Amino acid sequence: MDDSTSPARRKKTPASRGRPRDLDKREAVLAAAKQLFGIDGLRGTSMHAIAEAAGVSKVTLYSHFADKDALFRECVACACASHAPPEAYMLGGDRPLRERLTLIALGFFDMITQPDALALYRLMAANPRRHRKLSQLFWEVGPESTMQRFAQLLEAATAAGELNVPDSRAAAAHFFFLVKGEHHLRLLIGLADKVGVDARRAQIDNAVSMFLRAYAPAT
Amino acid sequence: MDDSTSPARRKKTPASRGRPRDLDKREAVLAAAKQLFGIDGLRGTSMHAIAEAAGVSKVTLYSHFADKDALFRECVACACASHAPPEAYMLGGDRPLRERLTLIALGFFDMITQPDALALYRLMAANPRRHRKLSQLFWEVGPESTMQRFAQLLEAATAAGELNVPDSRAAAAHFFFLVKGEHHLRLLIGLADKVGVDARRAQIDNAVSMFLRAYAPAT
DNA sequence: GTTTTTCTGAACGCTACAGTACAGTAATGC
DNA sequence: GCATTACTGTACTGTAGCGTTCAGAAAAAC
Repeated sequence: MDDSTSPARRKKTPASRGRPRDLDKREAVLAAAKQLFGIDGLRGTSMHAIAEAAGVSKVTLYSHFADKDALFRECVACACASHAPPEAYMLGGDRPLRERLTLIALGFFDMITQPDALALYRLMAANPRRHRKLSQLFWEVGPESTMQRFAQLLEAATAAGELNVPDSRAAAAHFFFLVKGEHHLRLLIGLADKVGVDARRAQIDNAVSMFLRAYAPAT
Repeated sequence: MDDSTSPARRKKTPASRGRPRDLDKREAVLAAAKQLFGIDGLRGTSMHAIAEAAGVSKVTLYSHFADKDALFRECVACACASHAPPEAYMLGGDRPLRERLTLIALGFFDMITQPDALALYRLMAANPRRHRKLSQLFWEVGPESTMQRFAQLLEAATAAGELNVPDSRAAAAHFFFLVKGEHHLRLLIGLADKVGVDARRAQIDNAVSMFLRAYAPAT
């Protein structure tokens, strides 16, 4: 009946005559909504506030998005896409293994502790039943793809004799959950606003060291 | 002005003449609120629904709790207390170390994957700014106390030569974040409803094995 | 110019909900 | 018995918010 994931279409004619639709306004709405949803959640954010923050009238907002839920879904999908793991940080070149792992860990940690990444995480946790497809999308584009990519790296390192990883998928999970660690949880529940550089470095060094000790090749 | 954490007092006389207050009703309200808040969150649950679920009139509800926020705080504090780590699962007796760690891991994993524990987790993540004192309480009574207790165990094991743990606090964090693993995250965001017995066992065995390899005493 | 479409701003209908008021009833102490 | 306090059910006030409607202005194609 209503394709709710795509923007609401007023007419069948996508674009022919008359004043063209201003896509910048659509982006402005999306940006404002992402920010406000991230702060106060789905229920805590009003459509009026979003329209105002975007500098757009409420009618325009509803011309681009069918309803609040559609806008929310679009926001989450968009946030998921923008937080996909970059290709770059997997290809560590030919540096020593410890350094490559540390770089990956730092990049990952900084990514997941960005305010909007935390907001996305909170949104995913907030309404588990309502938006199962979004959870699916988040999982695939985020944790799953990151871990699979990293697992390949581990297999390569094992083949090269740098590591001894029997189950690369499990080891990848170990790595990222170690790196996330308690600082991410403290940020998530609002116990801290930011992580000090020393604490960040300590947690990551600890995680990498522990990982290397567990998966060191048999001497 | 208003001591919002304690139940609202209508008169200065706590209890003297007239009909005594029914504390069972207070408990019923608390139980219903804990459940409903856990499902739909603070904003998604109406006071009417809570009163109805508790089999209590709305006026009675408001005679026990000053307002919605006070009730919510009481719920979270109560949930925190009821999910404190049990004393029992730390004292593994004189079984082999791997078995003791596995028992602790199983107990911990089952605790944090209970529906109401997940609900509490979601509530803590949902409103990070609003209830910082609750986050503090949650952290102290939950993760912090669990990790400290476990760190003592690790120190004892290190002293006994069973392990080689340089930083017991960090190692404790490693252990519990490994055990939480991806299944907890999948439950949290609603990707799965329950964890299969095999998957649960596999994740925990993997985590314990990895932990033991990393912190094995130097041979 | 005219036509068509999109924008704005303010107003509206409607629903949900927090919290209160009131009249009546039940349980206790005196 | 009486006074006092706690409970129930219903009805109410006020507010917030979703989504729509309307008149009019602005931007494009013709």
